[in-house]
Amino acid sequence: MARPSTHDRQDSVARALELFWSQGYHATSLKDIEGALDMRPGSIYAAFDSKQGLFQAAQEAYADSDGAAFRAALAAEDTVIDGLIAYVRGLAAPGRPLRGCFVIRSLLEFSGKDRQSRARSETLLAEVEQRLAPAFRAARDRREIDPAADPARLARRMQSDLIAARVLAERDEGAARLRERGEEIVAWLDGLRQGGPQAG
Amino acid sequence: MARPSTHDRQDSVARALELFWSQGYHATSLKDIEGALDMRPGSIYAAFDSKQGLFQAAQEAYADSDGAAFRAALAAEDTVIDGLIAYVRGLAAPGRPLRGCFVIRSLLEFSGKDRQSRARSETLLAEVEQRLAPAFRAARDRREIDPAADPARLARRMQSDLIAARVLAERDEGAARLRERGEEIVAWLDGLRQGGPQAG
DNA sequence: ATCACGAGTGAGTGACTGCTCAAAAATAGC
DNA sequence: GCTATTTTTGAGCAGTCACTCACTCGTGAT
Repeated sequence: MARPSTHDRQDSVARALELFWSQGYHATSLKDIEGALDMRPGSIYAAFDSKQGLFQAAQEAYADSDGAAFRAALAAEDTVIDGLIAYVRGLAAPGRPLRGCFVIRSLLEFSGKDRQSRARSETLLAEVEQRLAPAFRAARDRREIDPAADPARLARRMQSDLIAARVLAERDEGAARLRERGEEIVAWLDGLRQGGPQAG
Repeated sequence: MARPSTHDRQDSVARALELFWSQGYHATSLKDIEGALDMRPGSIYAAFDSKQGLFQAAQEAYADSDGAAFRAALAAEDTVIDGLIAYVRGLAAPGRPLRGCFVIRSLLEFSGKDRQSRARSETLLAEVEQRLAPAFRAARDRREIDPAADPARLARRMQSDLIAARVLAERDEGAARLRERGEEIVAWLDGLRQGGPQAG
């Protein structure tokens, strides 16, 4: 009945995420976006309302993809600990672009005055925060780790290490550093298994 | 022989640091800077060459101040561990503005294309990284902690926790979170003392 | 009082910002 | 082929950006 759309929304959002992730929100201009999405301003605004709207969509896509990776890793392995290890290794896998966490980057960029923009980043970070504790609780209940271990504490420790690893990944040679730190987290997770030495 | 300067450079840089720290580089306009420094563009450019130049000066000032705080904390306490504890507590002290680390914020903001701007942030982060290991080595040599402990490993663990704490401090209610995480680091440091349980 | 000279000024620069909207293009049903 | 409907286009908007420079101001020396 009408002219069909030539742009795939998912694909556009993915390209926008790529841009925002590598340059940040403020350093990315609409000219950059027009180029990356191969869309003219009118189409962009028809589809996403504003630069902020497109950014939100990108953030959403990132969170969905990361959440899916987490759940997939847990589902694919026999034990919770193996699932967590697979997830950590996946972050530093050779295939994907080696970069820090988009949510953390956004949180820091909008910290300060821009309360509204920060809100969404905070929610997403809280989601990540809240999925680790249940995983450790499950590992404990399934006797994979010391039944006396405190899941909340383990979750906080792992989150700290993950954040630090992904922050340090922003540096030069971040790829290697991310992999190093990742393997340290893996070693720590491995050490949590029943019978292994108990660490902090 | 001529008109004396009415602006104190140190004070100007301190105000600029405050601005950049709370808003980030890109989100801070020259209008903001003119207001905060109470200087007109001509004077700003005469003193700092460019917005980038002013930012560099602010970063330098931040690093100097943080380094000084670290050394002062170690010098003021009898043991290295007490010094580290004092430093950590100082980060979350009620008096200072509760915020994350300016270096990390800058590193993330300039990660991506802007190699040159990132370089300075990387150097400063490396400085922080490199002063922890010697401290732990000293603590070990002075028998404050288990002589078998690995200073490099302890340094990395503490750095991870510091980075995570200061990233999470960027959130809403970051003040409380920063203090919480700080106390966890303190507890960990305390546990390292000879006779205490060995962790992480 | 005059003068030389560095410090400070702020209107103005071109370039770029995010964004709008009237027109053009591309389809499906008839 | 025509029309109705929707998408895409891109020149152009007002506003802001980082920055410049011809100028004024305030001073110490004479």
